[in-house]
Amino acid sequence: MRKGEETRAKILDAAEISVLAKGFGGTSIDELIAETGITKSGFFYHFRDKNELAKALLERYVENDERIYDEIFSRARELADDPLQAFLLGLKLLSELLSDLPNGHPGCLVAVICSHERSFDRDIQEINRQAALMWRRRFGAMFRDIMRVYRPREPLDVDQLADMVSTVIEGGIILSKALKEPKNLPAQLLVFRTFVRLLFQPAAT
Amino acid sequence: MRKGEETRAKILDAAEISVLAKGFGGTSIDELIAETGITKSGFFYHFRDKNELAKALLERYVENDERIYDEIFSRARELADDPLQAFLLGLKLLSELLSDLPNGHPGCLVAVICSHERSFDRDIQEINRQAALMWRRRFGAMFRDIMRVYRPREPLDVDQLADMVSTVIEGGIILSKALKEPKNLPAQLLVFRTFVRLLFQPAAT
DNA sequence: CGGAAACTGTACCAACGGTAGGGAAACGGC
DNA sequence: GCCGTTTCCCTACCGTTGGTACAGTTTCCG
Repeated sequence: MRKGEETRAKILDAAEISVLAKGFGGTSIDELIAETGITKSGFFYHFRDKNELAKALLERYVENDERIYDEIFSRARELADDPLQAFLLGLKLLSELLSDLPNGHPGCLVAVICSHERSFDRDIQEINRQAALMWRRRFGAMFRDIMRVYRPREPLDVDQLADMVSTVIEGGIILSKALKEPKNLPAQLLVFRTFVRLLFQPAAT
Repeated sequence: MRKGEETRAKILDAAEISVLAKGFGGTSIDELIAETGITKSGFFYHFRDKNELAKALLERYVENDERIYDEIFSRARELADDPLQAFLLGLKLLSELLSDLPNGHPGCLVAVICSHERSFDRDIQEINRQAALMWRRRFGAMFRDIMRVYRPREPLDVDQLADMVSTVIEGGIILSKALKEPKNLPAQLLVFRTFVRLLFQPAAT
């Protein structure tokens, strides 16, 4: 059972790289088995079909994504007592992390699935939906914490504000890729950070 | 030459719908010729290969996109003298337009191309880049106009601010699709609108 | 009426997703 | 050390798809 998971992981690794670069249709099973050093039968032993591969890929991706957010924002929470400062710091840490990726963000699987909508079954689309909802809950909780201390200058729906974090990240990934400017994504995050600061901090200067 | 363009347009229409729903890999030529009522030879008479189809599709999409932005923001400009008010109105008009789409935004081809990056040649990626740069120029010009009248409360790079419009739209499209909440995109646009208002308007009650 | 444009028809090819089934190492538990 | 399960490999096959080649035909327009 140990060896099997190892091979499975190797397939998923190769698949993730290829899917993020070429989309699902552009990723061939032959290519994956060549990369992994496995046979076709071996591949279909692990995954019934391409749809199952996609599902496993997305599940792993989302878990990893959550882990990264957990780390960054719990770290930020440790460093700053104030919820607003913690959130702003978290955004900065995230921006820096994204800035350090030499080739820019490799792409978001959730977005890839969205742009292939009708190619996948409901299972996968539901995982995707749950991922977006988890983002909403995560950032929504942070904004609620902030609002217990600060009063927004403009009344904004918390969920919509929370969604804005995901929106900026997903949109930033796309724009970075379209423009071929990897630094665009971290920059956009910092612009959003400025907006959030502006929204909650009382007038200064 | 008239009839040819008509057929070409029919192919592109069918292709656009399919590509936005299933991605490029998920769109088969057989499917397109069935929809169009044409033969395979007929298809390849119009497009050398799938890559050329993608190119024509993207070019048409970007042109149409530009036209819509032209209409909305020139209309907004007519209705409001002030550049800030014109921009805010434009965002609202755009949000309403997106809100009126019964099934939500069908998806952005620029984003689809980005998530298929390595599947296309440099031509297409360059068109994509130019499209994003045109957005930057368009909204950048608006923000420059605004800044001639208003002083932003926080110093922000104009290009990054301009990119934020595209970021929110692209990200909003993805989130709307992932969440299966078509109203999310127009809502996100309005959140961004609030941020812009907050950024430029002097403190009020 | 003629020539170009806009196709159709047929035949073919390689790559790909997927299926079927028979085997064979490798590992773990007893 | 034996046994069964897991984890694969091998071979052969199928339908679909993107794409090629090319000859023939219809349609349009000047």
